[in-house]
Parts: sequence; structure tokens; C-alpha cells
Amino acid sequence: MANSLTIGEVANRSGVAASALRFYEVRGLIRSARTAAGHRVYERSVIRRIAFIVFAQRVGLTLGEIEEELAKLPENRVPRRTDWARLSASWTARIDDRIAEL
Amino acid sequence: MANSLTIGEVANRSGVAASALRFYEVRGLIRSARTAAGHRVYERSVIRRIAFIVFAQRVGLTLGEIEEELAKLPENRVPRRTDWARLSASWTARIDDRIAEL
DNA sequence: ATGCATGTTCAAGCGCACTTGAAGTCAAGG
DNA sequence: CCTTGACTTCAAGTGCGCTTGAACATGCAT
Repeated sequence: MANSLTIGEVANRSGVAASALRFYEVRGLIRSARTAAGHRVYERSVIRRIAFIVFAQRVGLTLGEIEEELAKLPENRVPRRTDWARLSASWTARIDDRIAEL
Repeated sequence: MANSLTIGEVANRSGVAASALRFYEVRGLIRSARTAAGHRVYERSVIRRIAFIVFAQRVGLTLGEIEEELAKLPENRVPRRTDWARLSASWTARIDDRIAEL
């Protein structure tokens, strides 16, 4: 357990399938280290990152757009409350614009 | 022109491809009458309905969910501002819940 | 009357976001 | 030693939301 998680643990805690986690890694959305045996090892912070991805998807962003949003995060690679708030705000702004067009 | 629109006119005004409009019709999201020649004829109100569909998709609803939302509209089959507002409100509530979970 | 745009149906194809299956590796327990 | 189970890669398959192509009909201008 220590301070790292296996892909199975991350899948359980995040509710995202292991196959999806591997897919996100190929797409560059998350990263992992490897054990000597080649097994993926995740930092605990990856959970927050995954929660952010799931949330962003839920509100209609593509994985490409989510990648861009994550790239905007400065130094710290973990999305914080303010990042969620920013995404949420820009999203509701989009909605308001769309309604205004009507 | 009169009070009806061809599929091409609807496509131009809504920004949605004619092929997509036919697809929406098969899915039961919109309806059309036919000319003697078998060409689709739309009421002008379909534009609002399509705008609602596009908007709902943008915020992450599937066509199935959109169908349910449209089914909730009572007598008048055209979504009004209040319908948009309701969808928007329930959706931002879901977002806030999601953020609260974090 | 002859084009040419615009419309029709139906079947197949495509991009996205994964999932599933096959075949294999490795660590721990009986 | 050998099985069990969690992991690995890679290729192919799936469902959604359309798009594209083929083959054909119709409507309007020259």
C-alpha cells in the first residue's frame, strides 16, 4: 500500500475501469511509474486527477479538451477546488451564452 | 417559403447537417410532414427544438436523455426559455453536487 | 428539353471512448 | 511445484452519433 496504488486500487477508488485508466495513460491524461515487474504504480494524487477527468467529461468535454484543461494547471499537476470552479464557471458561462443566443 | 421550411433551409438556419436532421427524425426527436414528392417539410418551430437538442448535447446529455427531456414538455412541443432554464438549473445542481463530493 | 441543385432511401463507414479477448509474466500461498 | 489472481501488451470489437456513397426522383432555370 505505502504511498502508492496499484491499477486495481485506483480503479476501485475512482470507479473508473482499469482498461480506461490504461487508455487515459496512452492519451497522456495520467501518468504512472512501474515496478520491477512492469506493473503500474500510481501516486495517490492521481485520484483527484481522475475525478477531474470524470467530471469534465460529464459536462461535455472531450478527452482532447480535458487534456488542454489539465495542461493549464501550473506547477502542481493535481487539480484543486479552484480549478474545478474555473471549469464550472466557464461552462456555465457557455450555457448562458447559448441561452442568450436563443 | 410560406410558413414551412425545407430540410436544406433548416440545416442552414440551425447549423445542423441535413443528414443529422434525418437521423434525429429516425430517433424521434423531431418530426416533419411531406410534400407530394416525398420531400420533408418542417414547421418553423422545429428550429427552436433543434437549438434545444444542440444545447442539451453540448452540456453532456445523450440523445436518449434529450428525448426524455423533450417528452417532459407538456402540450406545446416547442422548448421555451423556462425549459432551457430548468435543464440548465438541474445540470448546474448536479455539477455542484459533484464538486461537493470532492 | 436539358441540366443541375436539392431532395429521397438504404447500407456501410467513421471517430471517439472505451471494452473485451488472447496470450503471457510475476508473486504469494498451499 | 503449481495454481490463483492481479497484472502486462496488443488487436479487435462495441455503442453512440452521425457522415458518406450509391442510386434514384423531382423542381427550376436556361
